[in-house]
Amino acid sequence: MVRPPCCDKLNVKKGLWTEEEDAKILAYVSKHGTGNWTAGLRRCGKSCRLRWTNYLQPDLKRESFTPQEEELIIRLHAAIGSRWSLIAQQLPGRTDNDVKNYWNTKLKKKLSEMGIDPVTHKPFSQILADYGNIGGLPKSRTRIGSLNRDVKNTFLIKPEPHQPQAPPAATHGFTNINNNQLMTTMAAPGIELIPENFVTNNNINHHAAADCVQESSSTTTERSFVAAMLDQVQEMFSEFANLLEDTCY
DNA sequence: AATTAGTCCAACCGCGAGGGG
DNA sequence: GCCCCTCGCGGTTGGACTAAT
Repeated sequence: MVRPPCCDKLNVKKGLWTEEEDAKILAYVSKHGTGNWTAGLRRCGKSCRLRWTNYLQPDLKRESFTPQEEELIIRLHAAIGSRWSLIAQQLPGRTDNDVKNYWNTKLKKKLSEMGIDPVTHKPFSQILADYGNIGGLPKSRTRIGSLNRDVKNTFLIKPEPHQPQAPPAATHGFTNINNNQLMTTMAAPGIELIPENFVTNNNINHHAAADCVQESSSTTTERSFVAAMLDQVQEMFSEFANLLEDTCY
């Protein structure tokens, strides 16, 4: 069953915004704040919120991305994947949509031209070499086996001890990056990360929570509780991966 | 000048989380 | 516990604009 579009029943306006509509939004926000997007406008509330957050907010930057911002986006993407809202929080005046668009239109292409895979952040040569190794594995299990490995690795990435370089890309699934590690590995010369943006009560999504767990918990008890829960989840995924492996073989 | 191809970004869509009744 | 609604997120699309032919 496909969920109907949220605004079908309201017969509201869609498409590009006019100056008049922008003015109405601004007036509405100045009067009522941003807490409720459902009243007072002929647009879908969702659309109003998007227009405000991506375009009308007063502190948004309009100029193009600086090299420092660019580098920070690349580093953060390598660490946490396409969690644009989290990345955007490190770039004052930029929205998740800005960052996402910039990544999709410029940075992906730029990295590819540099011979770096924008998904894994590894050099293409290394990826080809890896595939060569996989292809060299014996017999027919190869493909499924590598898939299973991928599944396992996705869920069970552990930080390499005594390795200061950035952690591996983990677009999907869990990583064990905590806030300090992120701050350490991502900080580039001339770039200052904004720690509180990783750890506010209301902006952590479930993935970010995993990344930020050690710093977001205010007491040792809370930290160990959440860490224990994460261990359990990882154990579950480990068992799942083993089960999958057994099933496929 | 007209047409085509490529780029960019604003806006939409579908989904999950969370809160209230 | 269930349903409905809103919010926030990431992925995708539409179309305006520009460059190339």
